[in-house]
Amino acid sequence: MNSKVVEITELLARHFPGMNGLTEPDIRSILDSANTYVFPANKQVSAPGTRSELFILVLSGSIRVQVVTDSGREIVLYHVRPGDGCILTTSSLISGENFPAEGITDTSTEVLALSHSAFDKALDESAAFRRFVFSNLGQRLADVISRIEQLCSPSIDRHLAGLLVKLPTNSDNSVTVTHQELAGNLGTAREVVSRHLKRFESNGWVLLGRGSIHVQDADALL
Amino acid sequence: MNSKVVEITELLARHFPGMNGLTEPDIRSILDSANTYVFPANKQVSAPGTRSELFILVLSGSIRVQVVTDSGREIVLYHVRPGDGCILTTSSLISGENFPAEGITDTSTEVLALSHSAFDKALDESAAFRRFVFSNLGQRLADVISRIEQLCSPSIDRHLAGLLVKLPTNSDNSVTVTHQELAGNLGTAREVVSRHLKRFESNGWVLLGRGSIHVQDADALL
DNA sequence: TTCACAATGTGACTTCGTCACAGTGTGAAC
DNA sequence: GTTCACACTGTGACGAAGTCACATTGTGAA
Repeated sequence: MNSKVVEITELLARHFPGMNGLTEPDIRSILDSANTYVFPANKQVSAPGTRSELFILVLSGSIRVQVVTDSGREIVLYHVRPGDGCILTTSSLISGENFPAEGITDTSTEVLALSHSAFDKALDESAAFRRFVFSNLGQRLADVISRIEQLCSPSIDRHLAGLLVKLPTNSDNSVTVTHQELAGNLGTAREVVSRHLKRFESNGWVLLGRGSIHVQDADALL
Repeated sequence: MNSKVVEITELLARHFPGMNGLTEPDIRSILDSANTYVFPANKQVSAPGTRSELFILVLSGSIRVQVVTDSGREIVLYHVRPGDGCILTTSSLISGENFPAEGITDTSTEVLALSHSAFDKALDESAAFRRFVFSNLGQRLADVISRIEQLCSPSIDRHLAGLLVKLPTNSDNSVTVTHQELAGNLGTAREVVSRHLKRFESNGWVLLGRGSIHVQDADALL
């Protein structure tokens, strides 16, 4: 059993604790035949309107899936993290339709790629694999629907504040992020984020830096 | 073979012309064991935050899936029409998570319901059934993502106009719909729709009635 | 006929998105 | 080290959209 299969098995086991991973011999050989690729950061791995012929599973790094409006605003739908399948391509594979979003790596990202035929074969032969893909797809749908609720809520403040305390913080309690990135994650415009942050700062809740935000009073933000 | 199975087989065949329906004997007996229910119009068949224990397939009528924001705005995500599975419940079944939206019947709606165990069994035993459910799920995800693009586009006019000519028209070229319903379908507020419609009317493009809109100049709307 | 209620019309106000442009760090090339 | 391009941030103006409050008007049921 090669290391890729070990990785996959571990990923699946972590994702589905109640399940004993991929025990079927057939599925192991299928995963074993898959290729791994490494993409650099900010690489577009999937364009809107195109159809994918690969099923992609993220091993390390992350891919953000986003739509771009006519006016150029980028709205992040969700992030595909290690252990997640790239539903963008999955959906495209299954329904044969084009996918209305694009995928871009956040950081350097390692993925495992199955061909269309291998994907179909895995789906047919492994109940565990099916459950994995299904669950992923369902989760994404729930993610995106929650996103809609957020986008339609008029209180950007709340979401911005919530996002600030949720983001991974550095050792000095600061968050490394640009206003533009925050805007993308909130589905709003950069200027709007800048204004709210400025207000947060004048309230003494945060300290603004270039490319980073120091959270002074996380409680006040909530 | 009873009539329900005939119906299902027909639905699947219509949905997947390239596929020869559900030919597996096992799956037929599973579908045969399912129950049908009839819901009246405007009946909430699924509440947000709850988990479903049934896989629902719409036979006739339609169910709209929508989210309700804090301020009470209703935003229609998509409609589940005859031949579609109710992904709301599907997703809930598979991932075991709560679904962040509600399902409400548009009209009197007849559905076929499979128990959780029957659903699992069908998934395991029928490749055709799997493909059906998968495709549905993928389609919904694409629908909802397209919806986000629309919601974030600032030109409500266009979408409103497009919706008016797309809706089923009566014999006299009128559309039976309230401003509130249009607002839900566009993800905006009722007042906004009223104002745009008023403008359309003053341009001579439509004639407004109570609960209906007469389209005078469909070309001008596009 | 009356009356409750849903549907629609409208003005005031707030928030947001967009545009335009002005500062300001920061890293790379020289 | 200096220069310089460029990304990041700050701000004002303006229009579009969402919210609130309330008036008006059909329509069906009692």
